[in-house]
Amino acid sequence: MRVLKAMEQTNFLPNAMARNLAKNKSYLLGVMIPDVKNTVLDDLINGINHVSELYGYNTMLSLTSGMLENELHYFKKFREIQADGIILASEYLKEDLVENIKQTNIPCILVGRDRSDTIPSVHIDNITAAYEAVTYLIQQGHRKIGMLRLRNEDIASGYQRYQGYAKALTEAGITINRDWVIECGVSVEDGMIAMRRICAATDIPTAIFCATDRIAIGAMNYLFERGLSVPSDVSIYGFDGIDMSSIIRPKLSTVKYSAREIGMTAARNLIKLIKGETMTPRHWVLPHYLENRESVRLLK
Amino acid sequence: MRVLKAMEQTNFLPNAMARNLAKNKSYLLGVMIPDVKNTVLDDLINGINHVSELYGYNTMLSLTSGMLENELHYFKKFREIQADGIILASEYLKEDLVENIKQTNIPCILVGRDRSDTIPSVHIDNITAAYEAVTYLIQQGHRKIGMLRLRNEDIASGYQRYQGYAKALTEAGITINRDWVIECGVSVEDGMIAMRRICAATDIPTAIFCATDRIAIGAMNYLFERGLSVPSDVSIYGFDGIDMSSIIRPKLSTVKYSAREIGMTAARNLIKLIKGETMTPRHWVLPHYLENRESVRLLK
DNA sequence: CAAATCTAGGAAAACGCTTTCCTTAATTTA
DNA sequence: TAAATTAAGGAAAGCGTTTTCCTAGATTTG
Repeated sequence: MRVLKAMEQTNFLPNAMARNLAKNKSYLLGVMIPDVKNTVLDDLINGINHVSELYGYNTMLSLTSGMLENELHYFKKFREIQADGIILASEYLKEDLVENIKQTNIPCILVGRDRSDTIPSVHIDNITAAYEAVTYLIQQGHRKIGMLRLRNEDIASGYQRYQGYAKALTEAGITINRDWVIECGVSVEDGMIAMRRICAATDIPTAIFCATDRIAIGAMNYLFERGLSVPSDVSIYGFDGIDMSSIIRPKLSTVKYSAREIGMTAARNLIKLIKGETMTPRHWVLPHYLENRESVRLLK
Repeated sequence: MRVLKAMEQTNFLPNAMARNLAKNKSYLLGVMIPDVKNTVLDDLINGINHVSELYGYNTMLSLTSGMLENELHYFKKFREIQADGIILASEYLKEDLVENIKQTNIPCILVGRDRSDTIPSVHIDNITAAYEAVTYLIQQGHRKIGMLRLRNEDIASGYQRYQGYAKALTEAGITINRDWVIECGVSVEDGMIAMRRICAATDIPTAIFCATDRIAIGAMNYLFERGLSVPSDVSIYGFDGIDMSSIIRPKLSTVKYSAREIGMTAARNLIKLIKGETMTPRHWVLPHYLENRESVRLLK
């Protein structure tokens, strides 16, 4: 008792390593994301950090570049360092990792996608969101609608956004023109390249739905360089609602949602899981909405 | 010996906490940055992570919002968790923290700024860079040159960039017009607001040097909304060379440097320090260069 | 072949805490 | 006041490693 007092008065700092070893608890949350740079993930991190800090947890960030080998590597590292739980933003989610997770049964939450099985998750409804965006395009009178989709079908959100696109077209009785759906990387430059491919065709679409805002910005950029105008010549629809989307001209119409909220929800529930509480629902799907701005034209 | 073999064959994972306690070494690098979102810091993180991974270190990222109390808080946390070293990107660097660092003599590297005393650092020469940019503006025929500078003089890089601006003007025999140097936050919106203040004057400058690209983008955005054209009506010069600077139209002229390189250099040298090797030089100043693009007009 | 050298493996101590157990002192109860 | 209950502080064990030290056996040397 008075020993404790004395400790406080001296500037005594407990050794967290020793404490964690004794308590068999690390107060560490592992966070795996593909990259800090390219997407909406900075908001995600912000959200995660915010609530983990609130609950006295530390976070350890690992950048996987989306590669399975890195994911496996860091998963092992997190276990070595006795992380209490893991938040996993994995676009490509290979069975190897899933197996690892199931076997070790370390608390783990999937973020940005859903496997609708044993691994809990928090994400948005990409299919519906994309469906709504493309339906909006159709309502504005567009029928020649292309898509700049993500390259790999393994990328869950990318594929789901394509599914939503396809569903909207199909429902409207429009057949998909294969020349207008282009696979594309995640950078702005990739968007430019993909847009060029679309423009190479004789018949070009009046509207393009893009899998991400960065791609959309790249596409707009290419159109500008080519002397085509958005939205007069081509309408563009983005996805993610990054802050640049409202800065560029014309302002980009896009699907918005809060990555920060996703991060906060994930961290909150991961900590629940760690404490042995139950997480309900096991799969959170957070809201999205259409932010319709200037990059889409009404076709009479 | 054969016990070790057996351990390897079973999928045995050593407990890093126990190892670290025994070895009195954590293989953890603490990283403090103001924010992931707002600047060039994502590249920094990338660089740091890259080399720390190379050397078998883990990094722990803390977001300080640039606030002293948070910096102090995380500094303490890093010590508790026995971090082997700390990389500190602190814009406002208060004496409190400096004292802490000196007293604990935990290996620590300052990033993005310089205190030219006991704490080693890696950064760029902000004064010279700003001087060169503004001199370029002058060479292009501008004499009415404003600046959107950062709000707080405590922000080292911000203040240094202002110093460079002032030096260039003074050398050219131009007196600084107080109405044209506006203090400004770090977001794109802040840039818009600051630009509006400049435009409120009767006489507006022909060129604006901005402390960061984000501010510059905000300024351009405001000018666009106001129906003024860049660079015909106002020339804009940015700082940082973020990727968006080459995407927006007109392409932004800006001071470029590699934040990733800064991060890598910092991590490399921190690890040296940890190993007890000497760091030479104690203060690295990394290169910058002018990326002159479209946002500056030649005044006849 | 005996003595000296080397080697491998086991035992024990240490890292700095938490937790459990025990002793002694303080407080309460009849 | 003696017995019973409570409180508080000290001692010891344990967490899973590394490191140091020691012993018994194998190998080399004269």
